[in-house]
Amino acid sequence: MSRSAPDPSRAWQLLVKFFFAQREHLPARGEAFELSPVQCHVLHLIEPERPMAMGRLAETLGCDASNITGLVDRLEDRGLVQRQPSPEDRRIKVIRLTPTGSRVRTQLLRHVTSSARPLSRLSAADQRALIRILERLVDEQ
Amino acid sequence: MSRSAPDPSRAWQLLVKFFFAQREHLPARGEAFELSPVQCHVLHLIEPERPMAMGRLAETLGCDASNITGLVDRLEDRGLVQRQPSPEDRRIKVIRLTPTGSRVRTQLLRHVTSSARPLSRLSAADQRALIRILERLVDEQ
DNA sequence: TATTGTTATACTCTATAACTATA
DNA sequence: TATAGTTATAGAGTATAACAATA
Repeated sequence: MSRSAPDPSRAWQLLVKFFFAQREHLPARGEAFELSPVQCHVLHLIEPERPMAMGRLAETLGCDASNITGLVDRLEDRGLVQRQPSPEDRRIKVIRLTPTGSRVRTQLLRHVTSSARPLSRLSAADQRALIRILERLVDEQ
Repeated sequence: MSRSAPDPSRAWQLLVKFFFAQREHLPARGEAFELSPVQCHVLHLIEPERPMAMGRLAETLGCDASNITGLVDRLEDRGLVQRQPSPEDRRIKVIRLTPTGSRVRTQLLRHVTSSARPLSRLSAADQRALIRILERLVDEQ
């Protein structure tokens, strides 16, 4: 194994390649639930009993706020989430999972486990290392 | 550190979360080049002097073949790639980088390096570990 | 007949800009 | 004035289905 300085761009390229290559198997596609990748991601992000303001959602998704309106519209039409005006600041609307949304979220997370085959092929040590590194990356920003 | 069996779905969740969280910084967005994420990915995938059939591109991107037509149309309109009918099988068209496309690809890869800051924050050992694990994942499918 | 790529269609995601309601 | 969310608009990505050219 090389001990020379690692190349961060190499990791980026691999991450992008892996992510795109796995999209078809990626539970985030949520084909079984007829949900788009972004819709799945939103369902991951909003935990039951922990509603999120629409603006916060835009920040987290890294997209313009105007997109959230349609995104939430579609999720609301399907009965997965609900808009609630914030009592403190009536400009703000928070998004809350409905009981159905909460149930679908649980199924989705369960589905992830059964579809994570390529990751399961890693050794236990590698899986632990990957999780540790990713946790560091996700928390650190 | 826990020694219990690692949870592959945890790694998936983290990967998805990380990927979405980083999209705004992700060079794959290629804002500097006015390229969409998928267009950037195609430019990564097609190496200079190694043209790729449209069908192969659809497979690699994991999308329906009908999308490739428009995708390649837009790249062709911008002078980044060229369609060439295959001499052996005239149903097949291969996509080749133009000199401009090749140049943009190089700039894009260079841009990756300078934007990979969140990954640079990892220790050298973690970076090496991440690259090793990802290489295993990408090759293993 | 089967395969490669295209076209037509419809929907989702995305950004920008102008707008409304609230602070 | 500034902020949160909406609307209008335009363009890109995506899937399905029907099609043409080629094998």
